[in-house]
Amino acid sequence: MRPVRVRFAPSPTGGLHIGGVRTALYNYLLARQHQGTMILRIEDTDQTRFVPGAEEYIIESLKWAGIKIDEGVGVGGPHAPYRQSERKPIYQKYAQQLIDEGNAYYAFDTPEELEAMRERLKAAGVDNYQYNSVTRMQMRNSLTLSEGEVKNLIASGTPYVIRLKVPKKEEIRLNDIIRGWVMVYSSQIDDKVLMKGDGMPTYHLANVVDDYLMKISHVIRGEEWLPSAPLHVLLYRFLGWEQDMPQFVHLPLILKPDGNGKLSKRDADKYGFPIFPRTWTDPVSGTVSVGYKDAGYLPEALVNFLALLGWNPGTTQEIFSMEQLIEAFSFDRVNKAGARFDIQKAQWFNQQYLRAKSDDELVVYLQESLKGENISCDEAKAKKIVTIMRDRVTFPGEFWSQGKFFFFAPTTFDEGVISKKWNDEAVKVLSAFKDEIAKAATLDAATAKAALEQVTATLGIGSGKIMQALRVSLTGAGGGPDLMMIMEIIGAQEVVKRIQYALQTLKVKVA
RNA sequence: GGUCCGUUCGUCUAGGGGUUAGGACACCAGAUUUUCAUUCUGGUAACACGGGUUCGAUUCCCGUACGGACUACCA
Repeated sequence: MRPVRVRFAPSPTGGLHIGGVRTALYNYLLARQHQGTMILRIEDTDQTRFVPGAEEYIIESLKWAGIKIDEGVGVGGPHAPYRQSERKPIYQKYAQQLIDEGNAYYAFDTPEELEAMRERLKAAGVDNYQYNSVTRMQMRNSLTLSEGEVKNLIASGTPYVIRLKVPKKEEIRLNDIIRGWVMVYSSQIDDKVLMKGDGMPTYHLANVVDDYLMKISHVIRGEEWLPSAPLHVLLYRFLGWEQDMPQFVHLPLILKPDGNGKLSKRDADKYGFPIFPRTWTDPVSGTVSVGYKDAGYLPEALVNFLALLGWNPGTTQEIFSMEQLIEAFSFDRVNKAGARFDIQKAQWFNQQYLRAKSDDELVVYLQESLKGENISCDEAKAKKIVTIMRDRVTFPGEFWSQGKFFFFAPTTFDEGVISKKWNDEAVKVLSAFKDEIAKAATLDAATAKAALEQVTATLGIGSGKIMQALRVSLTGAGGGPDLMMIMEIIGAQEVVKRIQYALQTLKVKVA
């Protein structure tokens, strides 16, 4: 078997779509599994869609996801340059070869003429209004014009494109690793533009030429490319490269949560989840799209989730490290049908990965959040907070967002809890408890518990009846981590202060 | 419209000529917990439809329906 060389070939038109990340991931998994090479090629042949910063963004995003590039833009390699805009002469050469061998031709039709042709065919009730073996004879191209005319047109600077001369009737087959044999009649393929008016190649030509030159063994890309794959096969054939043609792998699409169509940025916005790995700021509109990283997703979790979207190991294992994915991955177990995007599952993975971290690692997350709020917190306290919070969070930022009460006394109290649990008994216990705590020199969970037990016993009130009132007075909420530990963390003084405040503030309501 | 691709619980999926059609997420219930969460236990829930082939089809074949992709001098 030839060496595995795969490429991820995005175009720098904006943020890297999550579907692109999965495509890159599958490429990477195959490469690593076979000690192959992962190549990053930038397909920037459309100058009108070029977005500044997109290339750097893509590189950074892949890096964050743990997808390492062995060769290509940003790292270099034996087949440089890896940016298609810098390979123009190469494509021109092969386009010329195709023309010389009669497999391509010049076309001078203006956009208006092309539009008119389509309208004409549509009006005539023709099913496929294409530039093909039939219609090309009615257009202005080097097949219908004399050699002299063509030369004159080119010499006089008339804009032209180079089109592939697709054979009239031929069966084109390709063996896709996921889908098996796919067959299409050449009559269904139109004479695709290979070289555009600006001298740049289109995707079709550039892609085939580069894949051949870069000795790509597997073309792994989204299913949206399947319809044009036969065209690419034709190109390999015409260029004389059919023996070296890469294997095709067309991945199922990632669908919108409702299943109607492929996932787009629009849907992500609509459902409120990120679409890009990292936060992306559109340089033109200035629109900021928060990415997975900043939304609190761990790269390992996102990768794991993405890997399972369309692929399964055939076992019940769900959690996979990158190493394990490399080991277990196989296109045999990639589904044919598209997979709907389910952010809830992504969250579950994130929770799993977050929990697998040590307390010390989690402390770092908490400290980061606190730093952003300009709050300082000693390590011992941070560690205690993290320890009692760790089983309740899905995102690192939640240590702070759900634990603000560790740093600030509540100013409002949960209405539901107040109306149900704030009563005379609670007030009695809380004031006695507060006095008891005020006497204590130091407060830890055990002494807090002992004090509470003593107070409730003395007053003859079941502790269960007042726990929530105590909690709400300390944190403002009806739920949360272990109360005794909370008291230990915030300290005796703070406990007293907070209970006092609650008793005062809530007095009115009871009365 | 045309071409191509697809279709198992709500979602991701396993399976495969005879199974109680399995797992995970989500959801619901019970247990534990001072609360919420966690954890544990249990539960609801699927083979798109119609014809074949067959003793038997969810599984194989053919249609139909539905869904998707593509149909640019975009990738």
